[in-house]
Amino acid sequence: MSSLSDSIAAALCGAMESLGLEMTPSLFVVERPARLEHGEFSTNVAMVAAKRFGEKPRLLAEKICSYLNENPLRYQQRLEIAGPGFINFFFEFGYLHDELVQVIDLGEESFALSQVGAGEKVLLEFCSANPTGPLHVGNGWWASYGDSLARLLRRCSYEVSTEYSVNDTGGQIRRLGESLLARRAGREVEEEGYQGDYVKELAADYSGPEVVEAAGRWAADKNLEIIRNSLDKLGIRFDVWFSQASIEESGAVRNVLDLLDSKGLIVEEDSKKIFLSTRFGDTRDRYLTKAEGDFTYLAGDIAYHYNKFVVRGFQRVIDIFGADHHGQVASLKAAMDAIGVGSQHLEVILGQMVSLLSGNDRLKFSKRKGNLIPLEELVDELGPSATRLLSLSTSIDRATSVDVAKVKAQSMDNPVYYIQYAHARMASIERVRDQRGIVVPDISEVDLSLLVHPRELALLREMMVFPQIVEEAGLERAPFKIVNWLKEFSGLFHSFYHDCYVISDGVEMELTYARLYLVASCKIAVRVALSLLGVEALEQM
RNA sequence: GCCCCCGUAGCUCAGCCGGACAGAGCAGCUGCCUUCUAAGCAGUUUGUCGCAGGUUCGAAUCCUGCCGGGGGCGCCA
Repeated sequence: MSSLSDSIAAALCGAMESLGLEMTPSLFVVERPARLEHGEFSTNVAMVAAKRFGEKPRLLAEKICSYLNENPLRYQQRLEIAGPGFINFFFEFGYLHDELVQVIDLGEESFALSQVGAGEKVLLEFCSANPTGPLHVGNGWWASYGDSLARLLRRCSYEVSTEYSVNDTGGQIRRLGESLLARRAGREVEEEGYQGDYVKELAADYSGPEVVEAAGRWAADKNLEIIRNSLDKLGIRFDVWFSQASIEESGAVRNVLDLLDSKGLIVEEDSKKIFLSTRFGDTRDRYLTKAEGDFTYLAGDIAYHYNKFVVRGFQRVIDIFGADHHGQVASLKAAMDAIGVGSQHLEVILGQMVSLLSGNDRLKFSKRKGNLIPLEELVDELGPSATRLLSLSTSIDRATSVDVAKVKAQSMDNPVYYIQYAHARMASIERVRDQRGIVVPDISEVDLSLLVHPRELALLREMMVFPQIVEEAGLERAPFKIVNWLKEFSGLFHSFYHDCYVISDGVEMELTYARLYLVASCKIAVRVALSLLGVEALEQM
C-alpha cells in the first residue's frame, strides 16, 4: 500500500538534496501529530538535520518548505513551521478519500499486508507445557500470544510454522507415573509428585502394568489429549507437535555432543560432559550429561534446536517461554554460536508471569500442588474470543494481574464486547441496506468527497494507519498493538455510528452511498484485525 | 552477589529506537433511546510519569546510581 507518509519522506529527502544535504528516511520521522492543529502529518527532519549539519533548525525548515511549496505533493494545502522546527503538513481531504478507495480495492485479503518478512522461514515454538497435567490460565495466556504472533507474522510475509514441543521424556514423566500408581493404590502422592485431582481421575482409568515409565507415558498421552482439546477450544492449532523423545531416540543428542566435542568445546569431569559455554558469553559452563550417564535437559535442547535450524532449515527460530525459563537462554544461545548457527537467529521471548486474583486472594500457581485454575474453566465461562482478547491486551514483557472473579462476573471489563459490537453494527447497517433493497453504484460513480464530517475523517485517518500498525506489531512481536488499534478504531466507529446516520430519511442518497463505502472499508479493517487476534467477528449481538 | 522484566490517575494498563500542553478503560458524577443494535454516545473529575543525578535545543522515553515489586542464576525440567 503506497502510503502518503512515505511520499512525504521521499519529498523531504528531495528537498534536502536540493540544499546539498544528504538525508535518508531512516534518520527522521514523518508522523501523525497528537493534535489535529499540528496538521495531518508532521516531521522533525529540520531539527535532525540541523544537528547533523550544524544549521539553525527553523532556518532549515524554511528552506525545506519553500522547496516543497514549489514542488508540492498531491493534495498538499499548506505547510507550517512550528515550535523548535517541526514542519507540519496540511492536506485536502481528497487524500483520505483516495485511501478509502484503496482499502475497498485491496479487500480483506490484501489490505494491511506487509512484505517485511520477505518469505523468511520461521519456526515459532510456544506453549509447550509439559504433559503432566491440564493447561492452566497462565499457559493459555502465552498460547494466545503465540498463536496471534503467528498470524501477524504471516500477514507480514514470514513463512511460519508453529510448534508445540512435547516433553515426553525425563524425570517429570517418571514422577507423573509414580503419582498415578500411588493414586491407583490409594496412597497419598509424595511431596514432589503431582497432587492434583486430575491424577486421581486418570488413575481410575489406568489398567496398564505397575511400571512407572509405562504409567507415565500413558498419563502423558492422556494429558496431551486434554491439552489439545483445550487449545482447540481457543482456536489454537499447531502445525507440528514435536516429540522430545524422538530426538533422543534418533541419536541426535549424541551427534550434537560429538559436534561440540570435535570443536574442543567439551571437557569431562568425573565422567560427566561439560559444555564450555562461557566461551560464548554464558555465566558458567554447563553439564550435558549427568552422573548416571543420562543427558541433561540442555543437551536435548541443543539437539532440538540443531534439528530446527540445520535439519529442517529454518532461518529464524522464535521460542516463547515463561520468564521462569530465563536461566536457560544464555546457555542455549551460547550453544547456537558454538554449533555455528548464530545466536542472532534465535529469538527467545519471555512471557512475564501472570498472576491471578480472585477478589482479594492472590492465586499461586503450582502444577504439582494442583491448585491452579484450568484454562478450560475460563474459556468455558468467557468464551474463546473474550479469553484471547483479554490475554492479548497487555504487552508480554509485563507481569500482569487479572481478577478472575471480576472478569467472570462483569463481562464489561473485557473490551471484546466493545470491539465486536462495532463490527456487529457495521454488519447491521449492511443488513438494513439489503432489506431496503439499496443498490450501491460502483465506487467510481460515488462522490466520496461528501465524507467531510469530523467523525468520518477521524475514521479514515485511523484506518490509514493500520497497515503501519500491522508491520510494527509484526516486527516488534507485539500483537497487543493490534488490540490497542482496534479499541481506538472501534471507539471512533461508535462515535460515527451515533452522529452520522448512514441509511435514513434525513440523509441524501448520495451521502448514503459514500457512507456505505466508508462502512465497508471499516469492516475490512476490523475483520483483518480481528483475524490477526483470532477473535470472532460477530454479525449481530 | 550476578542476570532479565516492571514501577505512569483510586484500580488495570497504553505511550518508551528523544519531540509540541502526559493518554485510555474501569470506578465516580451529569446528560442522551419516535430514525441503521443504548453491549452505545457526549460531558466531567483524577497525576512529584518510583527517587536522585547526567546527556540534549528538548527526557515518561537515553545513560548512571539508588529504592520497591516479580522472575531467574542445578547433574530439575
